[in-house]
Amino acid sequence: MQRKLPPPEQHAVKLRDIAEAAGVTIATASRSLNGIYGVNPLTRERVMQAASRLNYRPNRLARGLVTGRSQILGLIISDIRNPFFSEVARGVEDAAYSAGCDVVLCNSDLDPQKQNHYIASLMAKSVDGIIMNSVTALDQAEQERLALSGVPVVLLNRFTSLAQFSTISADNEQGGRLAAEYFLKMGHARLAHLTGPRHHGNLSQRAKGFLQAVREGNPSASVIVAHGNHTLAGGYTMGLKLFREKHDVTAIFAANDALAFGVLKAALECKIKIPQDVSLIGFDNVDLAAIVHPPLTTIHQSKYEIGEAAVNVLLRLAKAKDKSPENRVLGVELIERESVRNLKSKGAKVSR
Amino acid sequence: MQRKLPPPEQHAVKLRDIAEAAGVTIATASRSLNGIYGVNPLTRERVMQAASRLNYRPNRLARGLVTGRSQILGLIISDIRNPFFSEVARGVEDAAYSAGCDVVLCNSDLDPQKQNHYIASLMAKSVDGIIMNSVTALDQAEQERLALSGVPVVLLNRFTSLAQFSTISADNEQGGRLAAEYFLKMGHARLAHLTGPRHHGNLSQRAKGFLQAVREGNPSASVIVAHGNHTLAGGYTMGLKLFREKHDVTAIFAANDALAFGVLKAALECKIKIPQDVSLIGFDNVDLAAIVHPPLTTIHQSKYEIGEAAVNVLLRLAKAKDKSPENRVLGVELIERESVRNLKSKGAKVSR
DNA sequence: CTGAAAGCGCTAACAG
DNA sequence: CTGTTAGCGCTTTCAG
Repeated sequence: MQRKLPPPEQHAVKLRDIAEAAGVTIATASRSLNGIYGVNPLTRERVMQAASRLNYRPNRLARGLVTGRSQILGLIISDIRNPFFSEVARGVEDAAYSAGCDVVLCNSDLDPQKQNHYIASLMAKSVDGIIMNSVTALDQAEQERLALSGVPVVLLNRFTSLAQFSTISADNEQGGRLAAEYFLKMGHARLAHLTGPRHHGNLSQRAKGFLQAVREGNPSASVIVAHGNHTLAGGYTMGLKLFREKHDVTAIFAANDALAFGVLKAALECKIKIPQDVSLIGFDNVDLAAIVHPPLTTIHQSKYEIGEAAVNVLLRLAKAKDKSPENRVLGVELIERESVRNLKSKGAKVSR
Repeated sequence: MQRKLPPPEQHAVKLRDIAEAAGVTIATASRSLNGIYGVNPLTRERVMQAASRLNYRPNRLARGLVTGRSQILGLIISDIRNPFFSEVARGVEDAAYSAGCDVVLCNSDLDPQKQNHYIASLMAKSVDGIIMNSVTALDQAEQERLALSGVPVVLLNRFTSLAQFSTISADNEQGGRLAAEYFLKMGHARLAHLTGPRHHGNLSQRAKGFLQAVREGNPSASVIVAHGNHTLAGGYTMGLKLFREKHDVTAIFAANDALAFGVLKAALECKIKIPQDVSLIGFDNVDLAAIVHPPLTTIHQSKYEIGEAAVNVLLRLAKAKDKSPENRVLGVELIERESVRNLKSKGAKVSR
């Protein structure tokens, strides 16, 4: 004969329990715990005691249901495996942690369907705000619906068709310009730019700055532009293609470091030496850029800080009456390492 | 004189609205939407129509409040910037997405306080399950409380003091063994093992397998073990120290790739050539291991699959009556690249 | 098959 | 300063 087992999941202690334990109603209990002004310090103390004694954890779903806010932030990015996004995500998470928020992670692969799914799902959870990679994959109507929904949104790229979103981003255009100027200074005139899909907000800006600066700096310079995936695999594929077609480019500007790493791999395979045969500049200044061989010259942007800033803007938006969007642009910087050859110092070794 | 502004945030459409629109009560509306057996196909159709016409999104907080489940999974890891965890996280997120769940990301840095905070916070949200890096940083009482809470938990390391948790992990011990055997086969006998903090579940297993295999394979071999941070920075620090102290080790087993990358950086700085002067093996087989210079010989583990599997176990646990823990161990494999020198083929070049 | 009604646990007026 | 009372939006018995 079996004895009845005790309930396997111990009943969570709720506000009512601690109210009883403290000899007050749940209203005062709630007030005490939420530190609302206007409650007797002594009763309050009693409540706090009871709460910690019973190890009380407010049910956040219940609270969210009534307050309409959930202390949850949504982060929609292309792919967390891109080290750029890992860094951003960490910045986001740390800032959210400090603010007592949780962050739900969404990988969209820039797929519009997934993005819409995530937006809907996040809104269904009454998130306090959404940080998104980009919104360009969404059609106009969807963008408007999002803007009208009232959920604070900050985008991680600078330009949007709708001016209603806040944005935080690095100065991508300037970054492209720096890469171009450096190549020209080093005597390169047959260039290639390997980048991601057309119309990708940030990458387009990089291309724009790069091409502009090339034209301005050396109108007779040539530049091949190729589109593909802005990933290690994409860079590998584009690099292979470029090297095999025997273009006579002497310098490649990769739209991000991941892509540049792919080019490195392709070069290795094609027995092309970097920078002796071809020079390479990346973008992001990911940790590993310093470690690959050769150490990658790249454009630095403050990834962690972008994540932090995004959360701060979001939180300001969430509490402020004034929801006017904020647009912040962070500076970039060329980090000189060893993947670019100086063609001007004839016969000289790689610049070091 | 101002007119009253319309409510800035459009009132979300709720179950009641679609019930009215379909001419039924919210009860049948609910049943229809949730596909519960026992509702007239025609009424049901009417409800569905109304729902999609009004673009209805059920409030998940409300639903969670009553059902006790939230369709949210918690993922607590050390640091998303570690590419190992990025991969795992992507596996987790994809599997969760397929199951209609969201995942909230928590970076613990293995700090017990943070871990506890996150666990509490997740439980307050009635998460359907928690995937954790490891639980060893928590004291016995906390572990027990977690186990008793009834929330499904799966750990990403194999051994736990409490046998009540499910675990998914690679065969770390075997991985360590493979590294050792390979070094010995290549004629190395003065070894070093650079690893993370003591008592780190997975890393300890790697060390254990490594040391055991060394002892068994060549009892007269020496091995220095150093503890630090299992990060790029940690590897750099430990590598620098090792190289500067002029130990005569010929081969280093780094407990993970990030750490190995740090060693690479240190070597570069100390003008130590890898593998000519010192050989190196990593662990994880992160994407970039193939790209660094020299391409890193490392132990492969299936990161993405670990994430996927963790979610699947979690979901099974969540719905099953039977909550008996499941322990799954995934195989590992040595990936031979170019960071290990063959000392046996005298005068020969690096094995290729 | 459908409706009425009772909450899930909490906050927020509104009285006292 | 504290208690009473409505709900938040949804699911889920229990009747019909």
